[in-house]
Amino acid sequence: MTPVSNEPNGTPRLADVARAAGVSQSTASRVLNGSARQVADEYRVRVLAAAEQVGYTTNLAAQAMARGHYPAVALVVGDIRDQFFARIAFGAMREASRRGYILNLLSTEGDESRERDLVQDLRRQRPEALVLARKRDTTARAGSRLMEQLIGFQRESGRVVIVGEPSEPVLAVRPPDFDGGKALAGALLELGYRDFVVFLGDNSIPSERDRLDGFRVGLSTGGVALPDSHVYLTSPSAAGGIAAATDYLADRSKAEVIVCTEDDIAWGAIQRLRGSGLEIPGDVAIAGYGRRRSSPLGDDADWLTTVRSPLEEMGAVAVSAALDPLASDVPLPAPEVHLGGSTPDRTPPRASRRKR
Amino acid sequence: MTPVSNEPNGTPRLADVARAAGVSQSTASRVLNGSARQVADEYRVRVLAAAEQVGYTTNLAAQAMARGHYPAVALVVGDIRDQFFARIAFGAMREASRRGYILNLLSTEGDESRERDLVQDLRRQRPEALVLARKRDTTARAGSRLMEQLIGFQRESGRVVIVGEPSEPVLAVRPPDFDGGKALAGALLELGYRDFVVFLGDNSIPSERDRLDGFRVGLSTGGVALPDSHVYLTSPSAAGGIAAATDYLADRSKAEVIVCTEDDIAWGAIQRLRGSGLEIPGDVAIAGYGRRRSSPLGDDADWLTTVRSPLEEMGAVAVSAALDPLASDVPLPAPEVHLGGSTPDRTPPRASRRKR
DNA sequence: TCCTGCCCGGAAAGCGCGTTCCCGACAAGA
DNA sequence: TCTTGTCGGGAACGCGCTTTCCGGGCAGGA
Repeated sequence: MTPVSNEPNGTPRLADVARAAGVSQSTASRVLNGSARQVADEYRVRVLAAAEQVGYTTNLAAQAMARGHYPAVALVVGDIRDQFFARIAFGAMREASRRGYILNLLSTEGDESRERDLVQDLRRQRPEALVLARKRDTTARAGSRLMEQLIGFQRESGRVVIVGEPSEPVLAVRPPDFDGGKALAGALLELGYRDFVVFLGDNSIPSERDRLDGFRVGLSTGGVALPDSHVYLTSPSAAGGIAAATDYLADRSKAEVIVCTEDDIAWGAIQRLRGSGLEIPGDVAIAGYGRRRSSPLGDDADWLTTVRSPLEEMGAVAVSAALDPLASDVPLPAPEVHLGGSTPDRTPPRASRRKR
Repeated sequence: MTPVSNEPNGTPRLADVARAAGVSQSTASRVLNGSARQVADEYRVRVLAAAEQVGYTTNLAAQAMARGHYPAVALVVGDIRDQFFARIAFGAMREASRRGYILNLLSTEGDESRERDLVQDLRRQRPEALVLARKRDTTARAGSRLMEQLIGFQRESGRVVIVGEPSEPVLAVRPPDFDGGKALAGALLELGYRDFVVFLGDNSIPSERDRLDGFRVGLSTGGVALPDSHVYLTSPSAAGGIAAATDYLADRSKAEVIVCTEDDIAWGAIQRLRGSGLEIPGDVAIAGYGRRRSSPLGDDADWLTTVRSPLEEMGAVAVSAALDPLASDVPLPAPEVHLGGSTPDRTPPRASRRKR
């Protein structure tokens, strides 16, 4: 006896569709969930019509059990209210849905020690892949409880990808901050700048360090050095920019351009410097990093020279890497340097200059 | 014959735990998933130890199928990169995980017409509840395709809650913007302000209108009217604040306090007004709405008088309402007016004043 | 004409787990 | 001692779907 339909209140099941179409359940399944087998057109249309009529939707849990895997990828982020994570999540979601996958998002709510519990929880869903996005590399060390979970997960079902600092046994997508810093240095050198000051957001965040390191390397390629005394350590926010700018003014420092490792720092600094009567970029040029979507000061968002952090792409690439066992190397787009009015061309208008 | 263990590579199953513990599968299940039945301590510890040892994690899909429901709630938001949605999602996630539920987050990526497809997709997961967060009330009208999906979902499995404008057959959690506006009016009146100007962010967003309407009602309670000419329509951003402030200056308007329907508007306006030499709050006081976590200008974030939008609470409340069939009425916390230095007390320091 | 393949529908066996049903063991009451 | 009641353990079934496996029909070749 075939199961009884729950039509009155329950969700229609595959058996209901089959009965309505007058075919077997296997035929209905083959039509509705693309099997390797062919089904005659006559039956096919009957099944589709019946499915439409009874309002059938696949039960993913049942399908997962039968197939042995759940078409989902889990993403663990620090705090979804943070733009950094939100944009990674956005890209990851986009890529997951493009591939027909579900994206399960979990937030540690700032408490990174919760990562392990979240991962353990997530494993119950048997997702095919797991992506961990983090700003710091505090806990994912070999031997840690978190790493145990990751390895366990990796052994069982799927792959693990970390967005951030690499940690041996698992794949990682690193933000191209080093390259971004280097590219920014190159661009500024080409514009004719030779005297730099850096407002560094945070010494303990790898991304921030990478930006500075890359910048230094980029400068040295052009034969320019950046003494430590030209690096102002502050915090990655507008307030940090104000503080650094205050120090800068107190030092009576003089630079051609201030390079900030975060756009927010730049906006804060701009405000502080302008408040002190400095003209920007007249008295000092400025550049940021991050490419926020709008200026908090209401300026034209494109005015600030900055390096675009490909956060959304990183999320997408992480999902791809986690889902495609092929991709061992992660082809992240090269950071894009956006030159705006905040760093005008200092080179004299000679014929030797490139176009524009 | 009991199923064979996949120990070498597969995920350990309940049967593996049972065998390792030397008990039956049902006993193991009762221990690991709190059944009504009791299990002797001796067996209980054996099962728990075995589970730990083999690294067992419940297979949620299998459990869902056996139990008949999946402990998940789905959340559809506009764009997760938007703070508005991110904070709702944050609160929803917190509440869901507090209840042991999974939160499935989907973003329409700004294209609200995708909502219907997303909902249809989500239904395959058979979540117990569905929360829809939206800024506008564009498509969820009776008879729309989206509403069809919602009703269908509601009939089958769970409840639907909309965060935003109510739409007949489904429950809604409305942001307390009206009350917030009213409360702000009351607070400003009590501080002694009588002459107001409003910078309105967007005419077509219900929240913005509600804030204005509530503010008007609050003023009228104190016998103060707000003529239409005192309302500057602009856009909900710092740039909008700059534009509105520019209009305000051009009009040679004079108000005791400028009330903005978004904090970002306020920050933009502050910058523009300061740029014109006005002192704030000396020449004009200012208040916002939204309570961002930090000032983009680097000021003390608490300096700006504003009304806190309980976005996280809204997300949490929506999840609660969707999960608890009891809660027909949604007890949202009353909006909290934060008074900062941007709106100093104008009343003379008489004895009649309240404390502080 | 008969046989060999191939194609395609249908029946049935799981996927991993919760749950019901039944049995056995044991304690308490008569 | 017998009965009744209580409670833990084991076997079997079902959740909704996929996936063999089986068998019938039909085309093409000998």
